[in-house]
Amino acid sequence: MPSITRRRTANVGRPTSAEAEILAATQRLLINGANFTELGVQQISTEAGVARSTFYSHFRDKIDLLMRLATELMTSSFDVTSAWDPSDGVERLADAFLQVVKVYRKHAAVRRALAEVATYDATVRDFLSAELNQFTDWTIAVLRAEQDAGRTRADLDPVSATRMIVMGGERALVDHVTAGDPGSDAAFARELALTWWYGVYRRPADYSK
Amino acid sequence: MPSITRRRTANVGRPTSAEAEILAATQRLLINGANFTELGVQQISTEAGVARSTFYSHFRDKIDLLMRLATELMTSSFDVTSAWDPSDGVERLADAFLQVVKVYRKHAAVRRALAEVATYDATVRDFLSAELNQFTDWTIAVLRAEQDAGRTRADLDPVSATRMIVMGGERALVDHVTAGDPGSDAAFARELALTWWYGVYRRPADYSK
DNA sequence: CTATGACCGGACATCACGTCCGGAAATTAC
DNA sequence: GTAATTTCCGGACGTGATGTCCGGTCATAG
Repeated sequence: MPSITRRRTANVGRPTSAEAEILAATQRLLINGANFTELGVQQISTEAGVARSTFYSHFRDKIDLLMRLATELMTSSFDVTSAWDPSDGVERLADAFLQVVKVYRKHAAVRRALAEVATYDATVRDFLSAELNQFTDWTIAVLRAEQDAGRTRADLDPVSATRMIVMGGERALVDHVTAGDPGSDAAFARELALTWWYGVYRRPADYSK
Repeated sequence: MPSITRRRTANVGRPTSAEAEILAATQRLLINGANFTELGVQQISTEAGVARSTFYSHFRDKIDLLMRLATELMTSSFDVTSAWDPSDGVERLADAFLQVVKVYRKHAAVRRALAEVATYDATVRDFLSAELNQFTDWTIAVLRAEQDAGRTRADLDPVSATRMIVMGGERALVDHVTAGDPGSDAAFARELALTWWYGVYRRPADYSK
């Protein structure tokens, strides 16, 4: 339940010092390898050099904090990807993915926290699905269009293929920026693009056994 | 301290009634859509028709319970997949995947719980990675062998490709059995197999732009 | 009949959450 | 400079879940 007692009326200009401190402290803790679930409000407050009660005058709860963190990285990866069109070819797709990898890597800690909390919290789950659904819908549409144009096999199942592509791709991405070497970003983006391209968009016409 | 003079034959055979009751109750709750994290020991005990203290005389904590549940589904999906060899072709790969889909679907609830808890608990995470690592290691080895034999492109990056394949595949699988229609199991398995096959194993030799 | 082991039903201590206040300190208004 | 307002501190509460412990009941194996 949100506290209504302390209303912040006029802080129009800058975010409160304590609030920014808390956001930063949380990121620091996450980057240091802490996992969000077992991160206590007391810990965060201490790290931020702020009283625990102050935390609650800025955030309803930990989820609220996480969502605040999340909106800060809403540099939509969707835009960069959906700008791509099959007629651009594989290499351009790899370029687009490389950009996405960079974005993910920059916000890896918060990404990880989001994926973590999404498994048991509806709010965060909905936030993430909304983000992924953009990709899903777009991908299905593109695949259907390619099928209609006869450039993608007609017997391909757009829904299953998209599930593999979007869900699987996102997971591989998170795994890559979590465990993979930054030096291999380009190689990874390229593999991702090639797998999509030849596995889905331009799967060969003859299934010779 | 168990008595040595006394034979405990009656207990040796079947698990204690209460223990089995708890395991079953937990599965029931999970299948009904509850998520493991916000499932209380009291809830589980009540559902099992057992005292809360009895829970603790059988399980150290909730994680212990989950791990017990997990080992029951250790019908290794690895065996069925690793039996496949690239020389068997795509269709056989699709068959193997279909079996895996069925296994996942059967234990979907526990699977979901495992994926959920793995994000914040080290024990469960290690359990799952150990399972996935089998696939990862095996897949990398197979890819390298195929490259050496000249049947898979030499410029393919086995590590990145495997990340996409294994991590992505697992996620797509979980997503499919969670949200997908059982009737589309075969279609999904086939898409998965075809994407792997043409996206990775038999990616075309000419990258014409 | 007796001892044993499984289970019940509470009582505890502990801990994190979220709420609420009173007062200090800093900022803004007058 | 003083007064009013906002922000933060520090701590007290109530709540609800965890994990531990223990006395007591009951069925059963010896």
